[in-house]
Amino acid sequence: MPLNVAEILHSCRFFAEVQDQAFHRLLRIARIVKFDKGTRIFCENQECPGVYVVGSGLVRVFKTGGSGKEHTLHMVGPGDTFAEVAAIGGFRLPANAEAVSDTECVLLPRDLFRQALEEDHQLCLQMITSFSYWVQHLVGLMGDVVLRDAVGRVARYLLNGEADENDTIELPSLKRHLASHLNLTSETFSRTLRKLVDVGVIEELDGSHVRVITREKLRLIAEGLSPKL
Amino acid sequence: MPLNVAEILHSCRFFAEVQDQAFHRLLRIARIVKFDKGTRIFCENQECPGVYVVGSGLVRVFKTGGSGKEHTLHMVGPGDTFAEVAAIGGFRLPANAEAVSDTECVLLPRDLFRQALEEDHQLCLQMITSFSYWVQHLVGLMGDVVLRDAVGRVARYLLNGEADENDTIELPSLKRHLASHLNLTSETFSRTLRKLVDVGVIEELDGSHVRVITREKLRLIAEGLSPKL
DNA sequence: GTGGGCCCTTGATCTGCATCAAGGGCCCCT
DNA sequence: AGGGGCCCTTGATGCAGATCAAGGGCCCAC
Repeated sequence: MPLNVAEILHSCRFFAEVQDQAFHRLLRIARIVKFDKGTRIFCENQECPGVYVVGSGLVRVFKTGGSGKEHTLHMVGPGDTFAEVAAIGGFRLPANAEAVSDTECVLLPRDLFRQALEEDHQLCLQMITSFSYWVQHLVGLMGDVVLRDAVGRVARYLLNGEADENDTIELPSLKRHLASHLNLTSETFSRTLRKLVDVGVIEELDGSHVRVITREKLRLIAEGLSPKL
Repeated sequence: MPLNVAEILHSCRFFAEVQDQAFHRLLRIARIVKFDKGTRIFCENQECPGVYVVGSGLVRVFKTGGSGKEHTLHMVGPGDTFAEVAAIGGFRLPANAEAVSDTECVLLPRDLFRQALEEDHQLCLQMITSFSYWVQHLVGLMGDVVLRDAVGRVARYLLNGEADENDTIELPSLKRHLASHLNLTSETFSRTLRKLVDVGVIEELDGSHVRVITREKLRLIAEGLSPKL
């Protein structure tokens, strides 16, 4: 039972508040695109086809470097957008995207979307919000990668991930992807998680669920204030 | 002979195209702020006072981490803006700023500026451009720091810096700051530059000027395709 | 049920860059 | 002209995390 365009757009906070006429204009230019698990959606340096809004599934946005190393910038799930920045800024795509699971997106073609933006002030304000989120995210990530050590980065990731009522955090499907997001190898990530378990600040419930036992200690570790592990 | 507000705003590409009424509104809310060389303009985590537009001087935007390590995100010169993102996004400042030399800025107070943004579509579009530039910059920086080694980062910096007709590039006043931008210590930066001189792809003219001899080789090195140095 | 992949873990070793330490150049201030 | 900072350079050493290597669990296809 596939989702329809309007549902997907409404599920995204940046389009949820766009009203009547402008919304219908978006509906008119939008089209649905689907990707099987594992397929590449686009590659770095290509022309940007437009703004993607995820309806279902999961997308990984990442950069690649020489010798095949990858760096995961962002995991994009239902209700989120990607490629907005290149679409609006009018430059080539700065990263790759691939479907982590079977994925359905709405694509708002670049030029038509830019027209819509020119003409609709509310939409414009929404996109600014989206962009400032991105900048904040990137500056934070940058700070993490550059200023913290491995334990610090993992600790901060755990603190920032949204936990349910039991302080349980769900890790991404592949730990390898999380590791590359934190600029670690999966080996180091594995070892680091173990250290945190050993000192008793977290426990592993199963392969993809971790429970935080002491948020306070974890915070100290994240800030590098805790004695070496 | 100090600059006046209108001159400074006009020197900034994001405000140069703002017209009559909206421009005068900006003029009304703007005020001039001055900082002596070496003084802190704001600190991470403070409330954002507003959007700064540099009129003269030079500002360094950087993050700090435990044990005093710094990471330079951006050098901001005349005609550029900083703190726009936090001002508009409405969150706390994600980084610090300091005056590298005596500096004069226009400050557009946050709340008044946001009002202006709400009401002026053209300004809004301009700010989106500014933001997409930032995102692009950060994604690029992120890729550099994470995916390239020391030589690669320095090489790419030299390739991207704007060169004059003799392929000469001016380095920032303090190499230390450049090093921290590239996530290197100044020692490693120094050694890396030397390596590039030794293999003959660049030459040092004086302490702060470097000439690129072979752009092609430099590009290979930046991409990590060149045999180890 | 069983075989083969993929993924994660754990151990052993290697290495790029940081850190520590020392010296030299340049500029400004007296 | 002399002296004291600051900055850059260069050398020696150390370490966090990468890389290499091996084993084990889980899931799916057959």
